[in-house]
Amino acid sequence: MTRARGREGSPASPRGVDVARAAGVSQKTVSRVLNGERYVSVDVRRRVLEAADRLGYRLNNAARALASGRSRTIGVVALGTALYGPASLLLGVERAARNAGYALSVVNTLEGDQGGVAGAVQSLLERGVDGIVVSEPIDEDAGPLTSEVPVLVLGAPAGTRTGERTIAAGVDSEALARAATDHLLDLGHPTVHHLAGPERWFAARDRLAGWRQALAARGREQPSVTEGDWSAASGYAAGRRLAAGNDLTAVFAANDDMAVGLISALTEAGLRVPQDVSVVGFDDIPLAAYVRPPLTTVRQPFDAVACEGLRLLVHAIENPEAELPTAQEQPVELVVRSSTAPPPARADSGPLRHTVQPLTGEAHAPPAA
Amino acid sequence: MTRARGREGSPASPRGVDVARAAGVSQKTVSRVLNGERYVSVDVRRRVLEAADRLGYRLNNAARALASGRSRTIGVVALGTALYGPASLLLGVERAARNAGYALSVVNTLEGDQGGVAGAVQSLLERGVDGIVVSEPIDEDAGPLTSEVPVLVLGAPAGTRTGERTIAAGVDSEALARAATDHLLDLGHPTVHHLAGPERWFAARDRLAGWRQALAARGREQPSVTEGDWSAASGYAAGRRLAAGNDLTAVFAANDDMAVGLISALTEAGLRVPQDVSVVGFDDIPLAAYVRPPLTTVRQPFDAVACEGLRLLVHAIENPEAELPTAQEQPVELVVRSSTAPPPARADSGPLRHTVQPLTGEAHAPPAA
DNA sequence: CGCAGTCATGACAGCGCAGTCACCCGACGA
DNA sequence: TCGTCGGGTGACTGCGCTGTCATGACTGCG
Repeated sequence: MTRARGREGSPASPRGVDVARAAGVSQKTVSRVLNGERYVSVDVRRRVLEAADRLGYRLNNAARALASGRSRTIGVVALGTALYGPASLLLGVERAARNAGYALSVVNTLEGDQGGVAGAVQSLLERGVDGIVVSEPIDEDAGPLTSEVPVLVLGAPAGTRTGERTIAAGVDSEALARAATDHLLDLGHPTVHHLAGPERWFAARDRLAGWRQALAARGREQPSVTEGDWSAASGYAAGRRLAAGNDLTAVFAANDDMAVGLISALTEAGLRVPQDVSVVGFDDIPLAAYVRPPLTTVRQPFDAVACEGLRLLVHAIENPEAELPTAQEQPVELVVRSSTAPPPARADSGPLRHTVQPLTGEAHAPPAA
Repeated sequence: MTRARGREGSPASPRGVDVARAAGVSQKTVSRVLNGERYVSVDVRRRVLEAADRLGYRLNNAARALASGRSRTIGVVALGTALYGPASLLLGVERAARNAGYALSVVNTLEGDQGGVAGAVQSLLERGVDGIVVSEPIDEDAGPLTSEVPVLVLGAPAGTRTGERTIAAGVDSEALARAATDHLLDLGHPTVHHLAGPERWFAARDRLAGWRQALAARGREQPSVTEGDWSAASGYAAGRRLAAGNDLTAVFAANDDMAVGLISALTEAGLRVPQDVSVVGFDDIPLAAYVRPPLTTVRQPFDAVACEGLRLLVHAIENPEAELPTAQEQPVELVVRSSTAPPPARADSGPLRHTVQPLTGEAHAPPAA
């Protein structure tokens, strides 16, 4: 193989030795400077940097990875979805990785894909990644997530996972779901319906469990669960079904998109939100404050989860022998807007009787922009 | 450097030579088989694949990239945003890249970042990417996008860009904006206000231009433009300002999020949508059909744009000497839902007088799930 | 003054693959 | 019969970097 990259005529890009020659040092010293190693005199360092700059030198990462056995790249297995939650997590991961000096290699696994997560992990390992992030895992991922590099699972119940080099980070979704349900019960609703996410998702199961716990804690009836697919369309479909029942006063939806679809269907069916039916969402998407009525929801600290998780992953990468740390759970927040209110007065319901709450929250604050 | 990756005890992962020995061939032949080269007998091919499988062999991409000068990786420069449009584009790019056998390396440039796009491109080149995708470029990116690898610019006006190895792909945003504006004019609105995106974005400028063209074509007055930042919050703020005016009957918002915020503010100000004011959005986000009222908007074929663009990029990568192809523009669609209607009857407006349109579109179709 | 310890640098090897070229073999035409 | 040609294979080399080790120069201390 001759050294003739670039198109004919244009000189090949300079290598470490070229810089070394230009600076009057050895190639190894160039390497030292570029890696910020100790024991390089300030003078030499200056000359090397100057020469590198002058020649337009760019480090060759393939060579570096081959020689060092580390690629300074983190692989991400994401679901192929533009949903706000996963997208935000990905964003946070990228930022945290870049700050830590790692590049990101992303593979999406459309649900029901060929190899699924295992295949994606394989291809990342082939790519030589130093660590792997699995975002919002679903069921089949749980299996043999064997990997010679550390794995960070985002959005799984913290501390649950198998796999010897696995770290989990996420929020306590169960507690959040309990908080959302309790909010509705506190308002006086006799019980709360649940519009769940797909059962294969850990996130969906956690929220379901939290909802059950909250109802069980007060000895309330647990209405049958409707399952959606996170989309507003599925929320709309569920809303049509729920509106047909006659005991509906409160619904906890497993994410905001479904909540919006749900409200759309309820409104169409002549039910007013929140006067007739209260709805709580989950995620606090940016639109939540601006739909009508502004959505009461649970805010997830996606960015904090991603940062914290990645910090741990990088630690595990750079200290292979150390104990695997455990993620601390991130604080969360119930954002009360206007889609929840006490139930309508009825013979069998509580004594509370309110008019509709005025709008509150961001919808009224002057936007930052 | 001794060959002792993996943790002590565990054997190092097998290399090409190990497979070669196991199959009784040379390392070069293993390489041939794995690269699908010609001139390998079926018997040898079978033996090699079998041995590779048995040993759990995994190709080392760093070595491959170093030896071949190609990394089979495409770098993506994205904006650090969870907005639906950019996120969808990224999704499409990933899928197309994977189908073409390329991995993806993603770098986000938060707006107003240190090096901005140029810095991101540098770090990707360092990474040895074979091609670069710049998604939804903003102003400063336009400059010296010099790169020794081909560059695909997504969301820029097709065919506009400088840079000798640059390909552009996208939709004809101006035409779309014209269509949206014409829709409102056709309904009888005397003129249409525009809620624009940040001026630094090409996408925002195109939409603004299309809006101007549509008004100019009919000799209509061009109301002053309000600029938002794509967020619902900024749309809400704009809505408060617009509601204070008294000639408002129609608004074209540069994206759906802003449209939702806008509607929220108008509603709060006592203006009904669409009876008093019509609103058109842009993007057709999944929620558009489920907000109240369902949003009339312009659907962007993000996936098609990403696929087509990536196809061209891969072509340019694999045929370095060939002419740079031009992207064909993708078909688009105006989705009429319920946020638009003829203007309210007034002395100075047209003869049309409708009641609110019934809901139409997806909001009524049974969801697929 | 001599020796250990630290700082600063270079020589050299080798990471695991793909490129190049040489080679062998059988088929086929002269 | 021999030369030629293309299929099929292997030996060797080098991609550009980092790890290891060797080597000086200089410092401080007994």
